[in-house]
Amino acid sequence: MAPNQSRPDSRPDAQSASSLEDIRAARLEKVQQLRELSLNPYGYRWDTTHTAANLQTKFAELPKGEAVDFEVAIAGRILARRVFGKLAFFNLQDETGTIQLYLDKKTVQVGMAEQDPEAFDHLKQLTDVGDILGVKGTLRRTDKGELSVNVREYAILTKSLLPLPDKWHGLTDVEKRYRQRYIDLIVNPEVRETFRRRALITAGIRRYLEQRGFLEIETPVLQSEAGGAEARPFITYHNTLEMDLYLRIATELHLKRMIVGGFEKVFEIGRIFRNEGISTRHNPEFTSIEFYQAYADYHDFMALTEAMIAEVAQSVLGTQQITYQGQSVDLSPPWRKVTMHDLVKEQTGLDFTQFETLDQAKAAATEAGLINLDNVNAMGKLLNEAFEQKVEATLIQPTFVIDYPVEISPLAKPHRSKPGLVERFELFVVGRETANGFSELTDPMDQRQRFELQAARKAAGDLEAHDVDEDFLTALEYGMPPACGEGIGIDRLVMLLTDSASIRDVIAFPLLRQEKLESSN
RNA sequence: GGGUCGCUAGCUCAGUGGUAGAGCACUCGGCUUUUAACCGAUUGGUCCUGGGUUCGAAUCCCAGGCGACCCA
Repeated sequence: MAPNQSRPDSRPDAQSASSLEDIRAARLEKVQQLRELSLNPYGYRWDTTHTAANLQTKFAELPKGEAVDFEVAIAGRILARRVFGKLAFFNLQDETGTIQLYLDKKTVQVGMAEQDPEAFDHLKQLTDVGDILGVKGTLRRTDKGELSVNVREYAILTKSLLPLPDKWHGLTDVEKRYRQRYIDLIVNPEVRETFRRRALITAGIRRYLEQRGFLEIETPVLQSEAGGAEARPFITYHNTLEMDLYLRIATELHLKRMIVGGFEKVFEIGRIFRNEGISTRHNPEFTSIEFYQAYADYHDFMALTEAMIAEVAQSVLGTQQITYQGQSVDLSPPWRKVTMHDLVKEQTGLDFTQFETLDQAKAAATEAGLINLDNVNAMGKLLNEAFEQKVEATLIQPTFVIDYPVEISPLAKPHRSKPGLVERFELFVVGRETANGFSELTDPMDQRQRFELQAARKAAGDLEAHDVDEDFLTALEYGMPPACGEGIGIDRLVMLLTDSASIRDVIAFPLLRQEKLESSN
């Protein structure tokens, strides 16, 4: 006769339960059992002495089969359970890594209680993969060579109700990974590493600039008119002011107001919002850093940029030789510096200094294989088209492209020696624009003309063009010192330094379309 | 916006017109050195949604949803 189960809460001939609802119900039952044992399934705190990683390092030399009488306390999530009759092994994961728990029926006890003969059985019956556990014990390396905490005391700090993905295959469904990033982070260590590096990269940039006297400024996200870039803004509404407001598409114009006000080195790391398409390189909200320095020009900022990015790569990755999607990239300065004209000539044979008329240039460009030129209405834009169509993708190693046409650079200062061009650079790495900087336009009359060209395009229906920012012009009329400014796309830099193919892999919670609600039609 | 591909158990995936499956997870039993533990038994389904064709649809057709990749 089968031993009679005397526990009042045991369900006779328990229904096997494996649908999500059944699993959840079974775990809620365990929550109740824990409460009946006066064990809080949602604890308050746990003092730890170590992390998994520093124990692994500290006791790397401990020989197989040996134990040390060294008391430790750790906490983390149960990732795997291997339970025997009177012995169990758990894998516990904390932020730093994993360590094995050695759970012997003879030594395990719950909480601070006196020796509890049922402690081990409770552990077997009431814990699941996914639970968060606090343990105290000593260290040993098992006969099979795994460093383990020989647990004397444990507490279930959080009872998990939902099952984690398959322990071997993990979570690979990309949609689920993005929608429920917390699961992705629990089961995919490389995802945790990406976001850890992202934090280190922004911290490294901030430290680099602060060490050089730059001051971090916070400028408005909500603006009555979005400017500083060519992009469609998001529109929102302020109830008591009864007015439309725009989410910023750049931080440029406000940071330059700070330069007018007398700050000489400023920066802002912050979220930018652009109401445009979503792709592997575009998310509607993304992070930029813009920084500005009075009395500097674009040569100064190219030097700053290569030094800063190389230093950040060195400190975060430990090297300046990186691999992005199979391509080797050398980030060690100095980086190649070449004019847009020279690059276009190099790739297409077109010499834009030789053309007399736009029609003549277009004909030559078409001959060289450029397409979709119908709407191109200025020589500078044609040059830029040639650059985008034929050159960009070839710039794998870090390259400063310099001296842009004024037509596509409405906020940059005219080149001191090349008519029709401005003192602007863009940084390209692995074929992608990663930074954009220029000697800032400080002539208020010139700036007004450039704004008015924008306003005319907006009036003609260009959704990415913007109105004249009168207050910014007023600021320039008070006088802005010569200055250089630059913006870097943090997300793209993080992609580069974490070898991520999609921007969604470096944004913890990328924007996705809402999942379909209850079927309504 | 266009094209291609995908959507089946909690997870990873088979199943291409004839009774919806496997591994892992879950539940139960056994087990004091495991680490994808093992052995045995059980359980678990809105086959993305709606419509159509058919005696019969996860499968074929149409429309839609969500996602991935490529292109513009």
